[in-house]
Amino acid sequence: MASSRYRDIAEQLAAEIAGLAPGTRIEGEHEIAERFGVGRAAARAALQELERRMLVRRVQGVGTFTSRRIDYLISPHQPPSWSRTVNAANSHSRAVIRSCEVVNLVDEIAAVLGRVPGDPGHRLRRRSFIDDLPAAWGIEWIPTDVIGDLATPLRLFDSLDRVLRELAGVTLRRAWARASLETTPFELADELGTSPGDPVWYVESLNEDAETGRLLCFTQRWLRADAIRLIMETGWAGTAPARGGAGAHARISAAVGPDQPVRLPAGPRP
Amino acid sequence: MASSRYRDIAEQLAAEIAGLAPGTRIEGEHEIAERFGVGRAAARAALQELERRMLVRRVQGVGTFTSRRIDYLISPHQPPSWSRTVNAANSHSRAVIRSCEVVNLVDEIAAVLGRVPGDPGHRLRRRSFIDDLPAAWGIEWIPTDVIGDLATPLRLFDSLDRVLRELAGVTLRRAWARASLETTPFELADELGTSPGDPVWYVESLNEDAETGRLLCFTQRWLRADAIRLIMETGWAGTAPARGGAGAHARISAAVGPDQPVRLPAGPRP
DNA sequence: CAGTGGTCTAGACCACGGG
DNA sequence: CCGTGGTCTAGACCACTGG
Repeated sequence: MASSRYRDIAEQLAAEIAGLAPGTRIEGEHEIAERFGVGRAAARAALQELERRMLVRRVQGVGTFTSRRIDYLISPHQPPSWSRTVNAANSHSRAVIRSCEVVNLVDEIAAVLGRVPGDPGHRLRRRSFIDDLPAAWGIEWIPTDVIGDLATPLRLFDSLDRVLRELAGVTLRRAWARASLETTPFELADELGTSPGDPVWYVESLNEDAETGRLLCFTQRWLRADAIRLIMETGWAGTAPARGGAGAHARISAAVGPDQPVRLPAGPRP
Repeated sequence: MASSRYRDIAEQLAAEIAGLAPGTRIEGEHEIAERFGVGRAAARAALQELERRMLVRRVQGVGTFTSRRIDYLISPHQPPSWSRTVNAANSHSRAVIRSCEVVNLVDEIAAVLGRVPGDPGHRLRRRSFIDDLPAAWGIEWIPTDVIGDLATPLRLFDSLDRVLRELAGVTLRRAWARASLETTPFELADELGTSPGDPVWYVESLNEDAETGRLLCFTQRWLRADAIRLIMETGWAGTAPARGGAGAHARISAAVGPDQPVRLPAGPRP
């Protein structure tokens, strides 16, 4: 069954909200139930469908609002910066420091950073917002030999990228990164404003100085999948991915639709 | 509110099915409603929660079954092969050819493959299965100068990787890849067995010969997010990601839990 | 055909957030 | 306080799959 009342409603609502600015308030469950002449359960199902498609965000006691994802490109050719990524999408970025202290790096972290276990390093935990909505939470590890005092300058600039560039005289570049889609860990549900089990990105990233290759910073970060459209690229310098981003994607995807899949005589049954 | 009846039920069911083999049938909505003494709506909500967490797969008219995701690593250091990935997870891989024909490469595809627009190439469309469940659908473009006849050998070996290696004498290596999480396009819902709007991976990948660097194959592929745990790595040869995969991830993640987030005096309000 | 999940109603009470 | 979304019941009918 491809059609049902709540799907039809979701479809119509999706079309209606397509042109609205992100964050616009839309009708609630009761209003939709009345407007379309259905019970509240069906209206609710329609809105949940939109939430599942990451087109709206619903907050208990407040309402339902249009939403969109911000493109976040992780690529060897792209310097890492949360604030620049968010600002490039014409949204407002903000980071809140949850803790910032100097610790002795445990074995795994020290090894990744090419330091000796027990070496001192900053452990910075931050929550990041897009237009005042929680979108990310992460830990950053920066050996103290990169920068001595981190907490003070971070009160002035949200951007770690900027602090390191201006005060430590280094330029961040990704050495490597690894990303996967997970479900919200129980301990992070509050920080991210999600329910345990909601989809989130988990990203590990090691950054080095673009000029010297010195290892500077190791990051573990969780990103709300409904807030971030993560795009990840691998590739060597000589063979960068075709440019054009979503545009190229859309054009190429168009090649899918036209003709029907064909069963070859010798093919096994689907 | 962190607790509710259906969440508790979902939690208990999650614990119960944790040890079961993938594909095991579990109780239906009616049975769960009876067992826990709740209405069918609550029982249904619990099962939907498990489905959202990608722990079960539900099929109308058939039942509810335990499920798991297969790790699929895309990395410059990892040769691309669907069948080897699936087999490595002790699952059975199968591919069904939906169409295979020689076409004139359109501009975008020809450009990506470093060929002249209009050059002949195979357009191969396949549906891939994991343990006989649809998991992926994709288009592969292979210039005819790489291999003349593709349809015939593919009837013998499901694996394009293997066909090219044994008949064209080339070894596939990723030149670049790009992945993002999308919602199922309407046209692919049937092929993937998902509903439009369900989360799927979209992966573009260009493959070259590992020895000569000659461009061999361009792939566009959609993968069910509930079937594939895609892990993507960037990185140069000199600085490969820390090894250990999920193990390292788990150990490092453990560093999150212990102590509570701390509000710094000067930090802005969350 | 029986049993599964999918949809839907008409109610009800509750938790939450903002005025 | 009111309105929001969150949970839940007790029913009903339907669509789909398999034997």
